[in-house]
Amino acid sequence: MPELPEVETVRSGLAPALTGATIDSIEILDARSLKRHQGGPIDFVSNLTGRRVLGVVRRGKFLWMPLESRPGDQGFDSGIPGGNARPFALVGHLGMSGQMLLRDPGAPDDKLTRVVIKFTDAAGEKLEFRFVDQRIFGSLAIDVLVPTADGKPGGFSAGVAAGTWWENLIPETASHIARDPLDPDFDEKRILAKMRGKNTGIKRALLDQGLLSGIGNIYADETLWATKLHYEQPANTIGAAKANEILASVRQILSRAVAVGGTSFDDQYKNVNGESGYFEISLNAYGRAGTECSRCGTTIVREDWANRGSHFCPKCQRLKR
DNA sequence: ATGGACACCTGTGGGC
DNA sequence: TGCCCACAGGTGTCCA
Repeated sequence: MPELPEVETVRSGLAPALTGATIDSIEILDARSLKRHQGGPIDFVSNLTGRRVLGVVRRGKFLWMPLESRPGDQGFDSGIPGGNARPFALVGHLGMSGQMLLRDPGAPDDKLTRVVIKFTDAAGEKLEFRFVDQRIFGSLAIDVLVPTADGKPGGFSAGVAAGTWWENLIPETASHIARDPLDPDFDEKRILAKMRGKNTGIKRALLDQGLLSGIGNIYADETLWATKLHYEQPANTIGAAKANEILASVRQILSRAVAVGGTSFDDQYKNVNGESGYFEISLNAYGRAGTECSRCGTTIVREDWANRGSHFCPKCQRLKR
């Protein structure tokens, strides 16, 4: 579910509370939420307990918290021979329905909580991090940090990472994820050229997290509506000017959505305080099947596409050539 | 390289 | 009220 704006809303909520916080204890209520952790639940708990979080970083829809090393680290069960001499991070992905809530100790239970991590923050206050996930497509895992391919920062952390040893590192399991369009090191020319060389539909290209990250079904449909493109328009028929327009549009839509805390159309997306975002009122295509296109009045359509749905205006967004 | 199908899951809302 | 089906912000892998 959550795409870049929702994940960034979560990141910016977690960062001030968890930077410098120490993990006191962990409760695993459903081990399926740790399926991407290689060592299993016991390894997860023993390697995190007592550990201090150094920051909260995001690239695309992936979040991670670099962790302080400590003397005698034996490493988690990462398969690295001779134990782990490399730094690591707690990596989270929200999947389709994940939430990361921050609660006061003893706050009423949140339904569908899968993992609880109890912290003492940098000011000495106790707080609970609750990983809530209806569908369990999201996950928490410990992963090693590796250098980024371009030697530039691993992801966005509001400048917190600048000058740290972990600034230019990224979790190995997220290292195939491309930079997102809001990343200052996003290589605009290269990515647009690559996109325009693809022999595939433009929507598939926009959703390709290895090409550019952070865009999911909502923001892909919104971008295509804004740029009047049909979702199956071949990427390699799109001219340079149009490609620039797509990128400008993506950036505008994503940053507007970030500014209002993301899109919440049901209970599946909340910020760290359990509050909804307000971008739904700005949607023009996604979830609007059966209503009038706000540009031309034609009825918005939803079509089955790639095991999900595509929402578009059949008049404004015609397949060309 | 591309895309389709499928696996991983639970919950909700609409239609009858 | 209940039952069944459609549908849901994602990712990864396997196979043509």
